[in-house]
Amino acid sequence: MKAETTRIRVLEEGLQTLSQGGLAAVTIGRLAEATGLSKSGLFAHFRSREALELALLDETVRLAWRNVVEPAMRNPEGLPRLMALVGLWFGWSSRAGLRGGCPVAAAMFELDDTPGVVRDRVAELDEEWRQVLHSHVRQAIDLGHLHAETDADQVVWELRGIYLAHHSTMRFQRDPDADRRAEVALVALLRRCGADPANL
Amino acid sequence: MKAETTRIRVLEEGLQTLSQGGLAAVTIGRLAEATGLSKSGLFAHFRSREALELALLDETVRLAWRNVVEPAMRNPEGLPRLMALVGLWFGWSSRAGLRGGCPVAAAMFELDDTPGVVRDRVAELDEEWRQVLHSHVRQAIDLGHLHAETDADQVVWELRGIYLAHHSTMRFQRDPDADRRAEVALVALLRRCGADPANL
DNA sequence: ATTTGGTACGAACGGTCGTGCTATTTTGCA
DNA sequence: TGCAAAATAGCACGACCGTTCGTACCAAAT
Repeated sequence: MKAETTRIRVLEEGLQTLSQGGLAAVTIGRLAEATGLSKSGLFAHFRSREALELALLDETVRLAWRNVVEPAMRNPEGLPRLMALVGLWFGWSSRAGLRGGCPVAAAMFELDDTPGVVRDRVAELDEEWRQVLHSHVRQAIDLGHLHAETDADQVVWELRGIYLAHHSTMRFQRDPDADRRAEVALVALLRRCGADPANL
Repeated sequence: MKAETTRIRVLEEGLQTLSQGGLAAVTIGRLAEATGLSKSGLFAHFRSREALELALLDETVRLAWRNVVEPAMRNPEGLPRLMALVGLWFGWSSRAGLRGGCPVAAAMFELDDTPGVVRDRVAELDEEWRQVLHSHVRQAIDLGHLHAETDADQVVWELRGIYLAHHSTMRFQRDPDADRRAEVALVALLRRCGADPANL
C-alpha cells in the first residue's frame, strides 16, 4: 500500500508542526503544501481535522515511548530506573528529533478550557503517563530505595512541576541552564524521600 | 472621552477570552460581537491585532499587580511576605475574576516557537516576574529567614515549577487537590532552604 | 477482461480572519 | 445651540480555514 508511506510522511511532518506551533498550527492546507500533496488528497487520509489531530497524538505517544520509556527499561529496577526515566523524559522532544517542544505539554495548556474529544485524549495520555511515573516511584519505595512513608502521588506531582519548569526554561527562555536546575531540583526531591545520596 | 470607557470594556471582555482560549482565541470579530461593536469600530481602537494583544498583556499585568503583588505587600518583609506573595500567586487568575487560567502562562506555551513582538513582551513580563520573586527570596535570606547559602535563582526556578504544576492540575485536570500538593511542595522547598518550620 | 477500491487531484463551497476605505452617528466644547 | 472632532458603522478586499464533490489513475480481485 502506497497509502501507509504517505500517511507516515504526513504524520512526521505534522509532528514537527505540532511540536513547534501547537495543535492550532497544524492546518490541512499547510500540511498538504509541506508534504507536496493537495489539500483534498491529504484530507482523504484522515477524513476530518479532528481525526488528524488524534492521529498526531498517537504518533507522539509512539515516539515518546521509543525515546523515553524503552531505553529507561534497560536500567535496573527501582531508583536507577526511575532516574533514567526522568532523565530521558526531561527534554525528550529535542532528542527525539522534534524541532519544537513536547506536544502533549503544549496541548495541555492550549486546550485547558476547550472541551472535546481531542482534549479528552490528551487528558488520557497525561493520566497514563502519570501512572507510568507512579509505578516506578512505587517500585523504588518497595525496593527500599525511597523510604516507606513517601507519598508517591506527591512525588509524581512535583516531578511534573520540574518537567514543566524545564520545558518553559528551555523552550521559551532558551536557557540551557534548565538542565542543571532540573537536576538540582530532582536530587533535592529524591533526597527528601530518603534516596541514598551516593546514588544521585 | 467615550473611547476610554469602550476600550476598557473591550479589554475586560478580551481578557476573559485570552484567559480561556489563549491569544489565538482573541479575534477581532468575536471580540466585537461580544462587546456589541462592529469589527471596524473595535479595530479603530487598536489599529492592529498585534497592538490589541499587547494591550491585553498590559491589562493582565495591571490585574495581576492589583491582585497579587499589592496585597502581598501588606505582610511583613522576608519570609512572611514571600509566602503571602506565592500564596496569592498560585491560582490568582480565578480570584481575579478570570474564567480561564493565567494568560501569561498560557502565552508562554503558545508562543514558545513563534518569534515576534508579542513573544518578546511575554518574555519581558516573565523576566520581570522572576525578578520580583527573586528580590523577595533575597530579602528573606538577608533577614536570616532562609539560610545564607540559599540559591535564590534556584528557588525562583522551582517556585515556577510548582506554579506550572498547580496551573495544569487545576485547569486541565480540574483537580482541586492542586492547592494541597502545591502547599506540600512549597513547604518542602522552604524547609530545605532553612525556613523555621514554625512559620510554615 | 472487467470490476472494484484505494489514492490523489482541482475546483468550489461557506465561513472567518485581519485590515483598509468611506460614511454616519455621537460627543464635547465654543 | 451649532459645529468640529471623535467614535463607530458599513462595506469590500484578499487570504486562509475545513470540507465536499466529481474525476482520474492504477493496482488488485473477480
